[in-house]
Amino acid sequence: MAVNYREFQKLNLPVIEQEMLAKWNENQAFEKSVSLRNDAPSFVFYEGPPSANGMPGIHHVISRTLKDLVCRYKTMRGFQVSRKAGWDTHGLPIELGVEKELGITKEDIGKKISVEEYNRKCREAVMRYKDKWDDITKKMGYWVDLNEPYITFENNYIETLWYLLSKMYEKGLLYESVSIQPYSPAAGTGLSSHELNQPGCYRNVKDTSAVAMFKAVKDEKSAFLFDAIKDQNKEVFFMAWTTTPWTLPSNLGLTVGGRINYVLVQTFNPYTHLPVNVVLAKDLLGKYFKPEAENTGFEEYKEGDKVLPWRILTEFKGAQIEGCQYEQLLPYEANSMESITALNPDAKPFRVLIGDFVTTEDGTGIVHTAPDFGADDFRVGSKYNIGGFSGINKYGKLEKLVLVDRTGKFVEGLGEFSNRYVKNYKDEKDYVDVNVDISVKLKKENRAFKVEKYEHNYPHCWRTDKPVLYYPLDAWFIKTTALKDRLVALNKTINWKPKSTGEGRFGNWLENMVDWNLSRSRFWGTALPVWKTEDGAEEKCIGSVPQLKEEAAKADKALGTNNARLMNDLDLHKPYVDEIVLVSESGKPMKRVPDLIDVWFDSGAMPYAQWGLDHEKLKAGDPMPFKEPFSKNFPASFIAEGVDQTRGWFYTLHAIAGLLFDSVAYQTCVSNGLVLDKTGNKMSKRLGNVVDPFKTIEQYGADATRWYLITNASPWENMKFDLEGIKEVQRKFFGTLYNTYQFFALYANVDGFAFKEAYIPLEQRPEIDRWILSSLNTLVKKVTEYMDDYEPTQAGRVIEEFMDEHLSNWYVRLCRRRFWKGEYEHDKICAYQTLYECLETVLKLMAPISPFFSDALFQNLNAVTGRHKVESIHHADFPVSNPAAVDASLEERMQLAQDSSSLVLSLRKRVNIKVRQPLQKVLIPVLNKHMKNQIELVEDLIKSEVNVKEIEYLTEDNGFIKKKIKPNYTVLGKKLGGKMKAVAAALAEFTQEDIAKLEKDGTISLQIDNEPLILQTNEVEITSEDIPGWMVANKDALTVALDVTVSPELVSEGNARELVNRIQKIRKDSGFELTDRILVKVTEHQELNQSIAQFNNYICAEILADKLELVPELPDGTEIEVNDIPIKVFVTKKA
RNA sequence: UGGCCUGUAGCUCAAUGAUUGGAGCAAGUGCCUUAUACGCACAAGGUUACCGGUUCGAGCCCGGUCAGGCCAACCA
Repeated sequence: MAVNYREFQKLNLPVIEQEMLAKWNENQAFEKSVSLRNDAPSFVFYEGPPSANGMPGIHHVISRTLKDLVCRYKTMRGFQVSRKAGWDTHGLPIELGVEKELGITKEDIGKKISVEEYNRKCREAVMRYKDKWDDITKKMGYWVDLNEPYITFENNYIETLWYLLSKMYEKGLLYESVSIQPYSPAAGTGLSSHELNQPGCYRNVKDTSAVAMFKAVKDEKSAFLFDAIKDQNKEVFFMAWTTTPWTLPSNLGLTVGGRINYVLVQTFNPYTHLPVNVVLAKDLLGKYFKPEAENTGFEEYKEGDKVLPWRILTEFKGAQIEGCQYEQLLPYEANSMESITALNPDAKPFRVLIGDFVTTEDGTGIVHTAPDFGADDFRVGSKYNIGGFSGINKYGKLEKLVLVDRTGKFVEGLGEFSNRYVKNYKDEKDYVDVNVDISVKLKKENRAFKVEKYEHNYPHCWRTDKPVLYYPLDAWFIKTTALKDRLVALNKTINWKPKSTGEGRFGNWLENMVDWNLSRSRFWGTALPVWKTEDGAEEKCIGSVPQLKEEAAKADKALGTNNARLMNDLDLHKPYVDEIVLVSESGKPMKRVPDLIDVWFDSGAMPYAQWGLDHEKLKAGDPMPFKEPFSKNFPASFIAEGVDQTRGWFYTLHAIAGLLFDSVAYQTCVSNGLVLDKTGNKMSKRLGNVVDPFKTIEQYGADATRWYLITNASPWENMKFDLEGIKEVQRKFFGTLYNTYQFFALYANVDGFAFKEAYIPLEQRPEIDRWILSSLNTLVKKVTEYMDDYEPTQAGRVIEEFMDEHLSNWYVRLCRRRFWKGEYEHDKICAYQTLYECLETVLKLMAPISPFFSDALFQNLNAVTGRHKVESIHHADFPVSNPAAVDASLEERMQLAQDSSSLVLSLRKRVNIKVRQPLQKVLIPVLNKHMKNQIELVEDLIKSEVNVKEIEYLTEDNGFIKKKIKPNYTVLGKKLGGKMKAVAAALAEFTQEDIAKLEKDGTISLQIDNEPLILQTNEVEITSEDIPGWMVANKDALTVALDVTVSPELVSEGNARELVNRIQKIRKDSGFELTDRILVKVTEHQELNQSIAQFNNYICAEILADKLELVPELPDGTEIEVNDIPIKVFVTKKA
């Protein structure tokens, strides 16, 4: 049965895509694309789980296009690529969404609504938009297994997380410590960074600020300071500024910048008027001293003088005072040395430290460091081990003590400040600011240099409107820093696209790594599987459900608890896990610590948790006891997400794999940029500039959208998204492809071409066929290289270029006649086979990027020829470049033909002679034998393309040609360097004889700066000069000249061609079939008669007329103009 | 505030350290067409964000500034 190639009515990508979707669904095309590769090597891909509690946006389409095209490409290259979808289901955004929906706050949870009920709401909310996500996934053509996704809230997922955490615990990588977090004493709760970023949280407030003076201790390190002092007052003070004087009793260090310049200044204390020597940053002298008072007035200075005399005694870098000691500023019982060393005998408080966070923007360039109340302070304090305070807790046990309690007031043991609130947290009417009192005390004691109200931006609790404190809270950490070097080393083995994300952004992040704070004090999330006795002395980390059940049963037996009731329908979430009581080694009850863990641990653990824990393997002691097919799916060959994931998913995947398994989690990581709106703004709901991916795909099709997203800019660049760009892709690329296919189908259906004939060897095909096939194979090679290098943008662009410039606008245009003229024989079959192969190959090349249309056309082609035994292009193999088909010389001369044609056409335009008007001659100066040979081989092509009768070659022999010479800068520059200019000048002086000599001998010797120099042909570029008296145009080494004289004979022929064109238009307007024979009558006209008579045969052949008659009158004829000559024609279809 | 990325025509993007910085889109004019989609040609459009440096030669390399973006922070 002869089956025809399907022809389309018009190009409607969305409709074609819907048909393909239905077909894929029906044939299980995705599942087959995986199962057909069952015995193939794996290419491992991990899907980063999106959160389904928000609508998908266009930016999701770009990263998913990237992921999909790589997976499809690798499948076509013969790998098996299984792709499991996943859902991120825990975390703050979900909780906040639910809180908003229910109109409650965090405080209400457990009061107005039970934790059980609240978590049930979260669980429901999480999958709210799952349908939409599934829908966009399918519509955009993202092939991923949606039927068996991993879901982070499921028990088996959480169990794997517990296993991983317990392994960390065993290795000593999971520990409890304090971290400095925003804390609201008024609300009695820690605040997340999210809460702190609520509008209105940062407010300008006026606080009492103080520059405190810390008295240096003289020792070896500080001796140089003391030596610089000339008079008898041998006291040195470090000046440090604070906007929170209440933190001064907690001071344990002073931090300076190692590279910052500091000075020791002799002056007077403005409050006590005592002579003092103070240290501060040189850049900040102006804040405290007036320039005119330098080096003057020391003798005259008296109490009450506004202007302080000052002089610089010495200058030094911060690094020089590292380790200097000073006297404690406000010593009391609670912050005594005893308190500091009780828990930490090695502590070295009251030292000068070096920190990279110190600036000279404000203050004194010396930072008062109280590790309990600042994250930077805490970090630098830990580094130098400056210690902390301790006291006796309510169990009578010695423990860490913070000098301000959780209600915001000083603890006992701080003298007159004990039990006073550090800010007015209780709205006391007669609240006396303790900060003022501290400042006053310092002033009196000669320990304050400047006390003033200072306005600054400070965070406030969004619920109580009270200032936030930075406060040390207990938290659980993963000790990533312990394996920092290993993580850095592993990162160097990852192939990052672009490189800068891996080396810069990610690499720097690893270099400056801090331990991973896992704790979250929320409700909906993975519970930290650590149980503790009340006194904190014993703890246990649970690593699996069976272990939990065993421990629970043990406790029921030992303590008489009723854990059993929770075990049947076990849910590893709050509040259920919190109700489980375990028993310690010593027989005490243990309760779970209240913390949940960072959701990023959830997603970073997906390589293992997506499969779940294999209890058999676990029992057998397998170090990687995860269910199959885990072993075939670790690590990932490839992942891709937005660059915003660098410190998110990319990091947590890397950290977990590196810490537990000493492996990378992924070998290649592509990070894509942001999608901005067309004016470059970030898309946000607030600005209303978000692009709805559903509408876009519905209107323009997923293929055009995907192609646009990939080819417009490299994935890692931020891209400005503009619907006009999709329209352009649709029109230009898909339109051209569609038309090329339609053209093929039109004639192949007429001739019944079905690729039944044997493949005609290349050497038996015409030059132009060999040329396009050579270009095609070159294209395949390039696309393969780009795809292997994760450069889909470049791949797409070369496909576009081939489709447009080579296949459609050169090959098909030049070969049109071969398809509709003549019998179905050798040349025609060559043309069909060639065009078919080009189409089929291009479709396969583009299939990963635009999977729908390529499959549709492929299936249409394959339905007739059956060349591939596959149901879908996505089951076929990717094309392999055949080097034997590539002929570089042929590609070069075709380029010459294209360039010459383009130049001749530009000349025609300049003199306004249309292409239908034949011209006699083109002159081409040829510089050498090779060039002449090349052009001769494509001479016929050029002649017909530009409608000229002959090409004449100008060589040196016929004396027409004049040559120009100039240096080849690239080659010569490397060799000569500074002599370039002299050589260029010398070449400018070259005569025709010099050039000829160089060409003949291959070398020529010059005198440059009185030194001999040998030049070779490849070190210069020789081009032709304009031809005197002719119209010329040139491009690179190619020059053409056109003979623009139009003889009467040429006019006559031009008229004939013009007439053909008009009649073809009439044929078309009349709706005749391509093969219809016609009869034509034309009215006589003096200027046309001769032409029609002379070219009668030619005209008839072109327009498929059996007869062309000249008649005097044609009342019913159509009026037309042939080169401004009015005539009438009458066309009838032959019966 | 820091780390990273980006800055080229009105717009979207090109340009191994090299001759005169190129395409497409948009706007204008003409041409070609048995594919009606495209294309070709002409003309126009540029202080390559700015300043300095290295180099015989810089859009490209180096330093700084400015602007936009992302991430992390906002601490004295």
